[in-house]
Formats: sequence, structure tokens, C-alpha cells
Amino acid sequence: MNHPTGRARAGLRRSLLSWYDRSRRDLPWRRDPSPYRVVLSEFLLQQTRVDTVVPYFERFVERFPSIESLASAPLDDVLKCWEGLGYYARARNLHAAAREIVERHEGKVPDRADDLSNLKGFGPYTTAAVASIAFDLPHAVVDGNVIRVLSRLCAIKDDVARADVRTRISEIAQDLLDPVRPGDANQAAMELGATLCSPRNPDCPQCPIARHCRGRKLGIQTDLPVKSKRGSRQKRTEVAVVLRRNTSVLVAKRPEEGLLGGLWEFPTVPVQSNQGKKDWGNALSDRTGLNVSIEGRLQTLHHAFTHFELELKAYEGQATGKNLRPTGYTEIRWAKEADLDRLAFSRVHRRLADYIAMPHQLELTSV
DNA sequence: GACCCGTGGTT
DNA sequence: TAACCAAGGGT
Repeated sequence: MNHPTGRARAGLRRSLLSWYDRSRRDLPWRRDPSPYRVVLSEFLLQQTRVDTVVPYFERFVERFPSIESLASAPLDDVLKCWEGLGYYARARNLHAAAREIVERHEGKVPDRADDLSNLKGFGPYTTAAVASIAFDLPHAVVDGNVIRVLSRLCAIKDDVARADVRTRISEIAQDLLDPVRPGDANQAAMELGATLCSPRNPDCPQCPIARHCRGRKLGIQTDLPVKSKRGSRQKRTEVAVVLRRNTSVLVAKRPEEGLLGGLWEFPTVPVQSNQGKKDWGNALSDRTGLNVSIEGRLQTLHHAFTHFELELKAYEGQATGKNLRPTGYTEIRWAKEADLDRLAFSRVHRRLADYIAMPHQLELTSV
């Protein structure tokens, strides 16, 4: 054992919970931690900061006040509420989980970890989080915060990407978890990582468990956790076309699987080198079923994804032909400009939509 | 186990 | 400023 045991472990639990009771943030899902609100918050929080999530959470509970209302809603409505948050598979998973809960669990969030982990989108973290926070079950969470806190606390110098190291961290987390208040203990560990035990500049003097921290004792806390480095991002270029017909604009819906699944966008094709407007027009004709020609350039937008950087060249175009035949899209339609707000777009295409609506106002601030 | 999947804040 | 990284899960 190289982590606190016996009396030290009891003291650590007490110090951490005491600090949490003293300084925990006032978050909307903590005011009324009903199972549904906990589930919703945990899906929103996957890989996403608390400050970003709060307004989304408020909108979700307003729009979908219950599991039933979420389950009975069209997926498009859930995606619209999720618009701009990223990792859109979470919205699909949340929707699917809500339907499973209604169909297989009588509308009640299951109060056993086994049942929770069988729901769509419930991995090890979310299962433990809901079990502990909503039902006071003693399952330790392991998220990015916990990995950082525990790797420092126990001076773990091995690469935390290794499976055996992850297993060890999970075991430590479980052993240190306060069995009386597991939900608060889990949130305390995450809150510590999110506020004091930060990646670059941990505030050790304020840390309630600094006394127990081997990483700090060795002076290596800022070197932990040890992570293998990510590769550099590749660059992609795409062309999007804005096609108008009277007061409508042509928009298309991306396939449910994969990047930005289920979101709407202006018809877009990847750009290869040595291509010109004629090639883009042909490619966009294939995608839409119309005869598309590219005309004046509107704007070039840049957007950073996790694994690549996108340069999106937006053009105006002309289209002839009647029959819409989407290729690589699940749906394609002429939408009134006023109705673009009703559809869920990715960030880049939402920016383009806003530009179309009010070109003069956004021209000055656009990248 | 490696890779895919968004977006925005921070340093 | 480019890189890191966040209450991860699916394949």
C-alpha cells in the first residue's frame, strides 16, 4: 500500500469532506439532486467544464422537465437543445437512455450500478457518478480530476494512459471513498481537482489534503500526472455553398453516426488540391441532386476540432433542377431563413447561418 | 488498445 | 501561441 490507510485514510476523508462542505460551488443540479437531474448533469459534464454546462442544464430542465418528456421528444429537439456543446453522440446517448429507462425501468432511473451501466452512454464514470450522487451507493468515480488528484497524492509517476495504472488509480479511489457519504466524497475529489489541484498551478497551501500528498512532499506535483503526448492536428479544407431560392436556403442533415452526427449544415464537400469552382460545383451537385455552380465567395471560417483544424470556405452559388437527392446526407431541404434558428447546426455552420442573416453585423467580428 | 468524437478556456 | 485539457463513451 502506498496510499493512505488506517488513521491517515480516515483523516483524509474527513478533511476532504469538511473542505467540500465549507467551499463547494452552488451548482443547479446540487440544489435538487433528483436522479433525473443527476443523470442529465452527468451527461452534460462529460469532457465539459462546469461553467459551460450550467446554462445548458438550465435550458434542458426547462425544456425537458422529466425523463418522460425527454424520452417522448424527437431526437432533433434534443440535438437543438444540445447545439454548440459538442460531442453530439452524448445527446443521442442521453435520449436513448431516457427511452430505455421509460421502457424497461418504468420511468425510474435504476438504483443499481449493474442496471445503470447497461444504459446507453453510461460508462464506468457516469455509472459511478449517478450511483453515488443520486443513490448514495459506494462507487468511486475516476475522471480527469480524480486521476490528477490521486496521481499527485500517491506520487504515481507511471503514464496514466496505461491500463494497469488506471486500474491502480481506480482501486485507490475506491479504497479512499468515504462509505457514509460517497456522493459528496466523489464530488469533493472532483471539485478539488477542478478548483485547487489544477493542472498547471495547484494551490497546495489551500489544499485540505496537502498534508497527505506525497507528490507535494517530493516537490513533483506539477509534473503529475504523467501523460503521453498527443500528435499534432491535421488540416482539412472544405467548401460550403449557400444556395438561395426565394426566401429559402438549402440545408442538409448529416448522418446520425460520426462527426457532428444528426446536425444540419449548408451543403459541404471536402476540398482536394488542384480543384477549382467547377470541381466543387460538380461535387456539390452529386451531394444535393441539383445542378450547382459556385459563384462569389462569402467568407472563410476556421475551426479547431480535437483531431483536425478545419478551414471552411463559404461561397454563394446557383442551383438549377427540382429533385433533391441527398448523397451522404440523410435529408436535404429548402428552409426559410427565419427557420434556420429551429435547426441544430454545428458551431461553424451556425456562424455561417448568422452571417447570412446579418452579414454586416458579423462581418466586422468574424475571423 | 487506439482512435474517433466538439468546443472553449487557460497558460 | 500552440498546446493542453476538461465531471468520457463507443467502437
